[in-house]
Amino acid sequence: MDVTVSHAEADCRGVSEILSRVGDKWTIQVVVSLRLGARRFNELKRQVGGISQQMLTRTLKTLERDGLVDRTVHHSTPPQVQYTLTPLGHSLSETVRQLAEWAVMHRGAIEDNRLQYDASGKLQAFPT
Amino acid sequence: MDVTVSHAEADCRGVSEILSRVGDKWTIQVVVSLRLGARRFNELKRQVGGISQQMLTRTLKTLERDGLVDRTVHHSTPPQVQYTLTPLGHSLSETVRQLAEWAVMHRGAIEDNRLQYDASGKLQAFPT
DNA sequence: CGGAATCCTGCGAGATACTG
DNA sequence: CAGTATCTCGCAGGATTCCG
Repeated sequence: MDVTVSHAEADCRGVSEILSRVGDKWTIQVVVSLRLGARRFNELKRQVGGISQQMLTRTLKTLERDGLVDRTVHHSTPPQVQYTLTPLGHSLSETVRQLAEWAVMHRGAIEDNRLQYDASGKLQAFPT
Repeated sequence: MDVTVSHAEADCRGVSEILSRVGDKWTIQVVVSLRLGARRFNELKRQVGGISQQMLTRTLKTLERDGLVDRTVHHSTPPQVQYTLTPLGHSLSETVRQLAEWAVMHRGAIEDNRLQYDASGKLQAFPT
């Protein structure tokens, strides 16, 4: 591996990986939910809405593995498991918030563009 | 502004959508490549590396549809098609760059966490 | 050269049922 | 309550071939 390559390329792959991780269907919503405070499993499940427990488990495990969330088990009856963001997770959520702002700000423009594009005779060129 | 916490949920969906769009396997790399200037189809294909022409076509079409890139056809021989970022596309690329910086900065930490996690006896808990 | 059309495959992800 | 285990299906995405 040659370190001399313009690291823009190498960086790009790293970024893509992070974006893929963060850009999957549920990660963001879980992180956003956790930003507001610690949650338990079913609390998250309810708050995220639409997620299956399978995917919630996977998402949380991945996040835990990456050191973005913390998992704490309380051996009570009934058993409780608390999830919280780690500092690293918080810093990510901050960064994501900026992208979120961009999204909120330009969402309308994007939708307008789509309508125009679809109306300009390229309808069949875009199978939704 | 966004004093009311309630619409955070609606925003979240919008953000998820943007993130999904931007977080797919190729979009970012194409955008990053276009940040440096206009490109032609096969130029992009070479520069991105590993992308099939199918996916490049799709990615570009989606980006064009969203108003993030501009497509200009020059009817010469051989025909040339130039792709450039629109202002909207540039503004997105700026925002993404910040996420990119986060990624580059914390990539190491994340990988460390993974190694630790995998080494802490939960190996089989993580198939991949 | 810049695509479009077609075929094929693996993985993301939902539903359901079972366990501790 | 907090998961794990299967089964299934859709679709992102690769390879290949054809077209203007």
